[in-house]
Amino acid sequence: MPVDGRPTRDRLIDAFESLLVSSGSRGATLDAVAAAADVSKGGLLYHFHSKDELVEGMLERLRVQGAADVEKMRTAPNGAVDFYLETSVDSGSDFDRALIATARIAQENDPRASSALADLREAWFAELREHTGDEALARTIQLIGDGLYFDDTTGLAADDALSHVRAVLSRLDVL
Amino acid sequence: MPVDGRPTRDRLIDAFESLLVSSGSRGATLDAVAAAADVSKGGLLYHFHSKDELVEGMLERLRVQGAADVEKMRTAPNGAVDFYLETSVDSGSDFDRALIATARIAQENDPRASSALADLREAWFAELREHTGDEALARTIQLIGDGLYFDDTTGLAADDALSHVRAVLSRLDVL
DNA sequence: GTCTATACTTCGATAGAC
DNA sequence: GTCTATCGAAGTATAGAC
Repeated sequence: MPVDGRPTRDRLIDAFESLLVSSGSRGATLDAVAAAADVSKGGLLYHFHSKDELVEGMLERLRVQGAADVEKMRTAPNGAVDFYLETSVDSGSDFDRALIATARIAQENDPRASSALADLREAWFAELREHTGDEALARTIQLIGDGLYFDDTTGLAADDALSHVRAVLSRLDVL
Repeated sequence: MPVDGRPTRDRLIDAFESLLVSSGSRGATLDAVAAAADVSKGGLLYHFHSKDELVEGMLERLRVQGAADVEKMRTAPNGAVDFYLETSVDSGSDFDRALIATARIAQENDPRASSALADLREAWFAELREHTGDEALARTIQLIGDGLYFDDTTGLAADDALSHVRAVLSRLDVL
């Protein structure tokens, strides 16, 4: 581990995630990941013996980040709903990047990635349901969050989307 | 063109889309496409000189399908909103497949695919706005549709999602 | 219009030096 | 812990027979 900056292992996962987000899984080759992390391919494969292990490492980190996010949501000063919507817009945080990257892997039909995402979504939904006391409303808010997310990751985001959502939800006495 | 069934060119695009949906763009290789369409790789490359041309062909077909969909939305018996939500859930139609496949390509940072999707979304939004007479509401409904879509394509769909959305929208006097 | 054969490139992974 | 060298498999694309 270098004295400056993050450990190589983390830099590799960072690079992997960034490439997945920016170029999709087709662009996230071991060569590209190693280059982006300023390590040789051999160096990469010392830390992760295969591409599969690299995915595994990313998912492990996501679970830790996810647990922290759910905790923050539970105790958010402006309430869980507001926190959820706010963080559904890609802010460029490490957690956002990890989430988008994982969605890319999930779309390649990887059950581990799908299940990691499903677990997180279940936790979010539980919070939304508890804070709204309304299953249908909680489900709808979650869908809106998913939509915000999808738009962001496909380059289709409308910048006034979030304020419009707030306006509509306030009509439902949610915000 | 064989007397039975679709022309080879269409069968190739069909196969390309199906592979994109089921395995992502990593699985949609020329080999796999050719095999799925029951054609040799050479046969494929007679119709499409490169993978890029195959994408081009898919997008061309999507634009035609998209124009038809917008027209159907405009004249839908139960209204544009209902039609939009109903068709946001993957029904397995050809158009759904084309849409999901195109989203996969857009995520690989392909501006042609992104712009084709953006055009379609703009048309949908225009219809939603006209039929609701409310920009914020139209935007929110579009986000819900995006969310339904995203969940379907990531294997995260909740089967009661659509009925919950209907319940909430009826509180807003939309449905 | 479709096939086989083949050239070239890139990918994932191993081996072994330092 | 990191590097270079190398291998086999798979990817895109071309050439030419049928």
